[in-house]
Amino acid sequence: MPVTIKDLSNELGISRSTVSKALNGRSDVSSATRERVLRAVDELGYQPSAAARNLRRQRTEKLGLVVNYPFQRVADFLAELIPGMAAVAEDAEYNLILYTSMAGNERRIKSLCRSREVDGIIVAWPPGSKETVALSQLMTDEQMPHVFLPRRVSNTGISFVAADHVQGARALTQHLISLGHRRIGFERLPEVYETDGDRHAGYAGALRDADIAYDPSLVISAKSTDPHYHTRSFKTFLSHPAPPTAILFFTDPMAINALSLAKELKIRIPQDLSIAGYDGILASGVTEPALTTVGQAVSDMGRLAVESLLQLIEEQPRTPIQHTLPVELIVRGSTGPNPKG
Amino acid sequence: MPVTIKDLSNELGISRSTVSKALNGRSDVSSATRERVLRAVDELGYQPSAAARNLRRQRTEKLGLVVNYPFQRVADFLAELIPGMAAVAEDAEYNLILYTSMAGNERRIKSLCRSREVDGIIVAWPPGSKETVALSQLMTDEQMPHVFLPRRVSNTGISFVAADHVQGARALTQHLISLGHRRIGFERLPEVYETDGDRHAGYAGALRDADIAYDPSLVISAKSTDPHYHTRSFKTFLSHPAPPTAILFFTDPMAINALSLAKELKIRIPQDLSIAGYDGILASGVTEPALTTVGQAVSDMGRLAVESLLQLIEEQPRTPIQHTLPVELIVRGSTGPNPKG
DNA sequence: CGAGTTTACGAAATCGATTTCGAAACAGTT
DNA sequence: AACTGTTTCGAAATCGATTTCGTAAACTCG
Repeated sequence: MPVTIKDLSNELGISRSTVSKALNGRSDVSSATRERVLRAVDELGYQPSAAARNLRRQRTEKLGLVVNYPFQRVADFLAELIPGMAAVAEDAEYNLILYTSMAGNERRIKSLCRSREVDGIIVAWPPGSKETVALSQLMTDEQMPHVFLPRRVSNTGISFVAADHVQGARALTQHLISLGHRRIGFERLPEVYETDGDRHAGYAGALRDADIAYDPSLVISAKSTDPHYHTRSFKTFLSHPAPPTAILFFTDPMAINALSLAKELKIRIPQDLSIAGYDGILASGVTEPALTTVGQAVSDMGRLAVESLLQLIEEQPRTPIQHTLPVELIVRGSTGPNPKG
Repeated sequence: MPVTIKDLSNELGISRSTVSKALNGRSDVSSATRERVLRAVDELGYQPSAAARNLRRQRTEKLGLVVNYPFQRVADFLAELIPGMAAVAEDAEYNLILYTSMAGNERRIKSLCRSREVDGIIVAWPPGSKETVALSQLMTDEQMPHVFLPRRVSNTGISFVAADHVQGARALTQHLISLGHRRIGFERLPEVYETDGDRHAGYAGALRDADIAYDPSLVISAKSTDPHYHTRSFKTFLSHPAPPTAILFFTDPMAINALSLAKELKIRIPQDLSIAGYDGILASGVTEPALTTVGQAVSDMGRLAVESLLQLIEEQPRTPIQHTLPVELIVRGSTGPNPKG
């Protein structure tokens, strides 16, 4: 069994209180004893028990990362997200604990809060806005600091870090317009996320700015993220009486799916049709042609989320911390001039 | 502040001991009181304090995932690894704690062991074999159960989960041989890892089986993982007096780098030259052409590592747990028949 | 009915640290 | 010498659970 503070105190003939104080930099310890203690710590290899310390201090210096979504689906993002998060946390002497099996389970989140095994929680990819609000309320009731990622929830006191998708979708649409496209298709997702509304607003806004009429028949809502639906939507676009010359997909995987469908159908990208994705996942850079997309600074979002959470924990501000990060238009080979323009 | 066991005991007029026993399924509690306790737990929303429980039980039901390597470099793997690991752990009521900033720092690992904040440790991507042995010894001294991943360390009492790279490299080389290639280049890495020796052994073994003389000039050792080196190695291969008709790269990123160099140099893959990678990272499937490679069941390795660690923790077997998983040859477009054959 | 056994519970110790508070030792002041 | 103030230390309480052990009450059964 490991060396305890009692062993130290016995060894030195000094009380446990004094040893503890010496190690925690208290002022009521003479520098002579402090040095003796430090030397003994080195010799005996003493390391305080995390459990005992947590119990007494009522904090654990651990942050919970709750992935409230099938992990596999967001694995790409997490691979970018986690290193930054862990680095920031560890710089502040915190660690990350992963919770991946509590999607949609409020009871488990409540237990997590009450067990006090973490000092704060980052909820990644919560389902819809409604659920997000409920989750936030729950954690607030339990006095558990928390940050949502990457979800914007407007008009609430909820802390979050998200990307500015209005701007992103607008920039992407403007890019297509500047290439001469006038009929631009958009496959969106069900409107449970604010994200969907935001991106749609950016798309519509760019059209409006360019005095292009908004054509509802060019906007298709996918019922789910199942690739099957995207394939159908893509074919719907193609069989449109006045088909779009460019299509903007809500996420990169959807666009990549379209790329391979196009290859099968002998549609040349971007000569015959421009295709753009959204999110800037790694795979988007290595397709043929590489995908024009909008890159989120995922790593930055992770860092910022942890910084925000630490601030909530340590400074207990009265107002929520909300960050909306700019996104970056990444122009690559899958978009080109309008063939009919 | 949260509800404690004392609140419960006061509320019910029952001693704390009895409450605790009721909740932990002890037999010396009448079913009547047990039910009263359970009802009160529901009403008051009691959840035991993790810290108090950890202190008393001397275990935390947390597993440490120490990534002993620049996280960014292995992010791809981790994205596949972590979900499986977390799922298995959480099924057993354990959670994963991430430690990403202790590469090469033995002192921090020692502290982690002594603080007892985890019940076991998975060390991912430890540096060389020598360091692996030292790390293992250190943790053994601290009586900390541990598993290495994905590293084979032969002839030791070290527990690990790894892939069978001898078989993988052999299968890959055989594939090239069956396509008629006789001059097969191989860019390997410095020999600090057993992995390198294994893959090289597989490569050499396949040649021997096919009665092809081993030509040392076709084997280049990269000094580091810096892309700069690979570019140079690639050009060395090309300017060889009798250049290889197929090249086997130690990792997918190296092969992908070669793919884009080939494109610049107007070398057609696979018509002019076959290229193969190793590891089966996601990006290898979406290059143009897609990369022939060897896929590791990364997710399975993660699961197995956690299962092994849990077994070490809970059953304390006297012999180490060692798993060497088969790998899978993934034939795609980057390899083709020998143009000169 | 009484001795022995079982059942159900609680008092107290324990895990290993931190923190509060009181007191001893010492220095400085008048 | 008496008083005040500062250092330095330790005894004991505390955090919130679990576990050991002792015991009263209830039960068994010849």
